[in-house]
Amino acid sequence: MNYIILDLEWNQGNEQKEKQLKELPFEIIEIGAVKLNSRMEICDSFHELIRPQVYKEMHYMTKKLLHLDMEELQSGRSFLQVIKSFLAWCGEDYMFGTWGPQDLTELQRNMKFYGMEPLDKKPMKFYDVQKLFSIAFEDKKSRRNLEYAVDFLAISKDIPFHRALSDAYYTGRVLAKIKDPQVLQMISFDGFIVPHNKKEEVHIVFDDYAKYISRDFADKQELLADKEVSSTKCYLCHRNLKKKIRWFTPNGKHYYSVSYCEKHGFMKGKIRVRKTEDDRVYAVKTMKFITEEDAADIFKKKERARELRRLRKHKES
DNA sequence: GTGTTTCAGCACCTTCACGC
DNA sequence: GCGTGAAGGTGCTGAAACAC
Repeated sequence: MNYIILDLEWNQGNEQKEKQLKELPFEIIEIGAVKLNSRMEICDSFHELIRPQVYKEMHYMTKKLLHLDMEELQSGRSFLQVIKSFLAWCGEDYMFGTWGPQDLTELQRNMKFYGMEPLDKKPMKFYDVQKLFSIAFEDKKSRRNLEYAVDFLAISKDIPFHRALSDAYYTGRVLAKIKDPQVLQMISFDGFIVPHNKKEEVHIVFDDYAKYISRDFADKQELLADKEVSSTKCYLCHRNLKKKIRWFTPNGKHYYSVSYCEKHGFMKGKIRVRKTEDDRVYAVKTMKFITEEDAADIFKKKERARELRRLRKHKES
């Protein structure tokens, strides 16, 4: 399998002059990509400018960041022509990789705007190299900019940043430096396309955690009432587990639980409630084995949330 | 049954650090 | 300036629990 490491540059409306379109807040103006073979060696590249059809002026922030002007973009082909060439260049057997989580969402939003078929009917797998860099070399949580990662890995900076092809090239070089197979199995899923039925839902088990992406629901109440969403099944022995701490939320967005498996120990559940493009909701649930101390911390978190609510109530009265 | 208290759920906001 | 995601804070509302 090949890896298509992609970077997009986009433009947006200048508030005073051009109103931002809700269906297309960002218009892609440049696409750059490198192809990595199965040994993570760069073997090909793709680069094209795209002639803007929606936003005719460059947003001042974009102008400041990218070294591109509108005149130069007029030499590019239309989005439809470029994307068709790009997808043909990608070939058959590949997986995308990007720096950060946004590029594939914007690519698919632009494709939808121009009436193209989505890249996939379910959430698309990809490498979020920014996340993998953090898992491989840092604290697993922080999000660094691309230049920091390039400096950290002592990759030579022979071309300027903030152009699609150069950023794709550097992202590919960073990915190639990640050798740990445990890190490389940590794939991400793009959230632009959400499963619409049980068959399309995503269930994936990694070495130390399991991930589930639900189908979409009309609202949060319906989502949380679903048995699959609220279940706490051991992903190793597939038994339904009794909850030690029932689902609770400190903020209405994330829900936590702790269950206990007699064979494998304490398991933390986390549900993130996310909105779809059409204002429905879906869940991203992760289950992970934790220590007894971690379980005690989650219990404290629940108690703290309760205490905060109590204090606020007292303050009011 | 009624009034009060407690708690959970939720929307909205802020902050931080990225992306263009 | 607008987008993303994560995490956490604030204030409102309504249900549940409780006392009477």
